[in-house]
Amino acid sequence: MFEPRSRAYLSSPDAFEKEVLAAWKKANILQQTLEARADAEPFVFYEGPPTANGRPGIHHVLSRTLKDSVCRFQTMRGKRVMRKAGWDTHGLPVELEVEKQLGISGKPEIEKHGIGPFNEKCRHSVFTYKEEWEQVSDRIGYMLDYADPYVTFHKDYVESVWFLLSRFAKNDLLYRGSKVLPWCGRCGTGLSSHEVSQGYADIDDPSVWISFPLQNAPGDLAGAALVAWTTTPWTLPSNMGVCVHPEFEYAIVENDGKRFILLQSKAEGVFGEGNFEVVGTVTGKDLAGLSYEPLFQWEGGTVVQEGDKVHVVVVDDFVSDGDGTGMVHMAPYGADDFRIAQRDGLIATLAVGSEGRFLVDLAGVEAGTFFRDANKTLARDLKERGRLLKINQYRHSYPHCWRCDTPLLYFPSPAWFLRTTSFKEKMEAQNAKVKWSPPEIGEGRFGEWLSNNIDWALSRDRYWGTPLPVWVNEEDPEDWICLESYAELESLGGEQGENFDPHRPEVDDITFETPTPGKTGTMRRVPQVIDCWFDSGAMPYAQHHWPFENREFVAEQFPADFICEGIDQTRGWFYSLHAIAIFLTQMDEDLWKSGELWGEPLPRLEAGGAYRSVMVNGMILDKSGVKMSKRLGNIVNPAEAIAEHGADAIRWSFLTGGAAHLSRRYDDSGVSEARRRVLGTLSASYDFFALYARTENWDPSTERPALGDREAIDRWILSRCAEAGQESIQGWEDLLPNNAIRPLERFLVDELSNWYIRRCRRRFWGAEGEASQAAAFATLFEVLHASLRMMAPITPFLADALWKELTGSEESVHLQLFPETPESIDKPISEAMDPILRAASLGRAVRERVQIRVRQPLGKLVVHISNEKALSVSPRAYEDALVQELNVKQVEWIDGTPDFLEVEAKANFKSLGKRAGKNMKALASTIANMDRETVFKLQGGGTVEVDLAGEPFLLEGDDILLQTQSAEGMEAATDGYVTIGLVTELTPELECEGIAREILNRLQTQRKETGLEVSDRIRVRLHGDAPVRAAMEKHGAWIAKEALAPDGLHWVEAAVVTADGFQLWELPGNHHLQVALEKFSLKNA
RNA sequence: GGGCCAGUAGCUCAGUUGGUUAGAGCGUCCGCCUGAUAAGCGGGAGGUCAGAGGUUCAAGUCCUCUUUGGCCCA
Repeated sequence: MFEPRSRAYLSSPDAFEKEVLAAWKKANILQQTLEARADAEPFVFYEGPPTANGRPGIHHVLSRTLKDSVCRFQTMRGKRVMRKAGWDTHGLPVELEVEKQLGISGKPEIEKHGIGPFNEKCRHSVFTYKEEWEQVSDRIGYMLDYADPYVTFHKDYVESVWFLLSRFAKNDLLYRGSKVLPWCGRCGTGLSSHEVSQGYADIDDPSVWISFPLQNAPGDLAGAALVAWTTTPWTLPSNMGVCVHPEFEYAIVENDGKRFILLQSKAEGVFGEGNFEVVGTVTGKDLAGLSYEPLFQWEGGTVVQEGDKVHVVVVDDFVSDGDGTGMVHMAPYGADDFRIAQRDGLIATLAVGSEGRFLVDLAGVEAGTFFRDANKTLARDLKERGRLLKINQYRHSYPHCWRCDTPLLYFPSPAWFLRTTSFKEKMEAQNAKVKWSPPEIGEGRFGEWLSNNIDWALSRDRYWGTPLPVWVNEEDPEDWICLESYAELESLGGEQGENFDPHRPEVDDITFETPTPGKTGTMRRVPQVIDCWFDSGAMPYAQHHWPFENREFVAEQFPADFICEGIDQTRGWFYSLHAIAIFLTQMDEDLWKSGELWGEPLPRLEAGGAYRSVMVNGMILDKSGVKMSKRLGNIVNPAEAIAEHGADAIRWSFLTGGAAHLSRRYDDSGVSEARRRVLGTLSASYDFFALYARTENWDPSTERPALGDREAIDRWILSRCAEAGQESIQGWEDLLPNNAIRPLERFLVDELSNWYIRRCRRRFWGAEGEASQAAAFATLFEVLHASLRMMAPITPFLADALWKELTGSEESVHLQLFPETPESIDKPISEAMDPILRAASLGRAVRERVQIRVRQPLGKLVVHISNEKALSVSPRAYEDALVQELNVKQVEWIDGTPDFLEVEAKANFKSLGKRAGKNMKALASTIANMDRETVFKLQGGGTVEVDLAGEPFLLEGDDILLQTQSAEGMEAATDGYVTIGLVTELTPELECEGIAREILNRLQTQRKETGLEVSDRIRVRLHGDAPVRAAMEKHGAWIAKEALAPDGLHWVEAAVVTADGFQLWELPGNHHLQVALEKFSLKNA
């Protein structure tokens, strides 16, 4: 108990914290908090599963620190906070990593290698970095249960995901459609966006302007033709519509006797300058629904989208006015095109098939022609038929297959979708109830994304993922079923081998006869796996194998009170959690109707979303504001940073370094600053307490003086401590860590250490009497007791280590309650200290200006506080603090506004602005020019009527702000409502006392240099000039007492000082002093 | 190309509902203190609040545009 710790902490935070960590491990601290709060109200936290496929970076330290500090805070509020770890283990990143390991790449090579061995490799690869993740998380104090994590590839987890998907299917919200994907016709495979980005190359394509003559168009539009532009003529045979922007104004122009429609700004580029005449305009939306003459006549092809119309004008605001004509030719080979076709029911027919070759003979192009090779033939044909208005070469960057260099096409492939658009409004409504920190992410980024919601393209044509539990009848593609469990699979006759694993390829081999009455045929699973975002969004249920197990428990732990991830998760985890929860709890009425499932009770999950509040954190950039990347080599390794600074310093600087959601720069020097300035100060404050508690044998169990019996400054620091605590609670509850921590920093550094302890030091060694000492000990103990608990969520290591020393208890600070003592708040007491702090600062500034060091006592300090009457507690209670801080003999408090003070009145814009309105400026100058008497009258509580633009205007005391400017006859300074004057005249007495203080200073310095302890008694011999001698004679007793020289000071003659052991000191004013000192003992006394 | 966010001192960041001295820490210069001492404290200098326009008696704060950077999506 009361061992000093700051030296150990500051010199080696890493070793210091590891010791704390070991104690936590030994005591199983997480378990302890849960047991201690077994019956407490739960605070539900969901851990977003990291991909264990890459190393943890410093940005992960940020979000883990945020999560941890909020959870620790809530635990200290008495809540039960479960913290189950989780791992996101499926998906493309894992596959890519394994491809790298195997030295293969792309789907054909994976299949050649074998899906089984490949997936086996994925399963193991996932945990390559698991240990590193756990170590870093553990080391930063992220309290999480790693013993029993949820893992998205585990059989139970997958089964829960299947169950959820089956619920979508049972509500008719799972459907098969097409999705346009980057596709290599030669390799016959889709490519991931990651692969596409590797293969961009410049390529020349024909750039063609095509006309689409309208049919049966009314008015000005009769006989006119739309003009569209494309660089992919091979898609023209598959044209299904022309898209215009609903808001654009299109020009109707005449050229060579024919009418065309396009953006006016684009007409010159097509027809040439002066070759056309604008004859009218039409708005995009007025063109909607018109039909036009098809470009080509042909039969066959593959219909990929059934519909009721084709070759019509549709509208959408994806159309831009950049390249082209403001009109877009639409074919099924484009993602936007396909989306609109689905929305508007256009028939989509492919002329080019999945191998990149034409499927039919048309317009001189033979079936089997490679898609790009048809461009010229098609262009010639169109030109001959007058449908091609212009052709250019166009060089642009185009994606190629990175494996075989073949230009890619975008190709519609079969895909499975969740009809999320059917509950878009519910998602938006629920989102409005979620507390977002910061709010603008929820309203803006996430809200925007929800309002533009499109159906969730769920399937992935990949290997390592949760297999889509959809089995299709080989004989009838419309006969399909989405399974809800392994049991159902088995009951249908799908045989599962021993140690069944639901992954590909094992699951692909399981077939059964169709259960549909009246149908025959073998049911075979579709080849796809699902988007791994669905996996992670399923975690509230799947982490506990719901609804197969833990139905009650999940109902209690749903929804989350709090989640916290990076801003990049907006459209990832935040969305998948939200969408699944809203479907499950608000759309799936059938599931909840009976209150049972499979004959067992099914407690209802609260209808709503998956989370009540979200804290979003920004990215971490390097110290120059550049994103960290392997390529640039500017990645900060968390382990190294922690080894250097310790986790607490990093946690502190992350939690305070700017608003959590903004991207911020990682600054190494900022971290060491936090360590020194804040954590160093806190530990030094504790050390100070511990040092004197030990030497004075102070015991926390002795009765402590009542609050009313303590000094004003004690009540002040206790009040401030309680205020800081209340602000901190508010900040944490608002999910604004900055607001929680800034008041603490101010309190600990400025108020506790730099003012309270500094001003009260003497009290601790009893220099101000026993009562004062007892009050000081009690106060500082109580303040530290609260402060360490307030710091515990932020810097869990240091707080716990100091807590155990302070309390002498083995019980961790993390099992305590957060201090909440609003009853100790005394606003008037807190406010009354402010003018004192200002006066002290002004006094130091004046001393600096007049070059009189603080050691030199001065006669008088004059203080004027212009709003003193408004303070219900007089700052005069703190007079002692000023006397000591500024080393003056006397403080004179000035009432009213005496003549020697110059005052200036200023308008209070805040109170006058609304009343004065336009005349505010005139009023301000009237007030500035008011004479002293008027000002005093107002200040004394009276009212004054002034003339304002010819109208009388009534002023009250609150309408002016008084500033004192300077004082005559002394060195003065002003800060707002506080003015001080310092009488700088040095009387012989003051000079003498100044010398005495210089002597004491030299004695103490020499004591330290000699290697003596601060509490060692010393024997002093000294010699000096006449003023030194005078000072010694007058103040010798005082010096001896302060310097702990029990037998006084021994004056020696000049002759003696030539001997060894005397040190020569120069004092200000050309005085000199020679001192010899040694440890005092009875022998040499 | 679209959506969202940000740009305040040399650096990292605060800045409440618009209100007249725009703050803090670090760095820098100068100084102080010494019974927290391999610490600590203070003072000074340093800002046309990214740029332009607008609303208002009053704009770092509200609106519009431009510009730079970040995140996500095409």
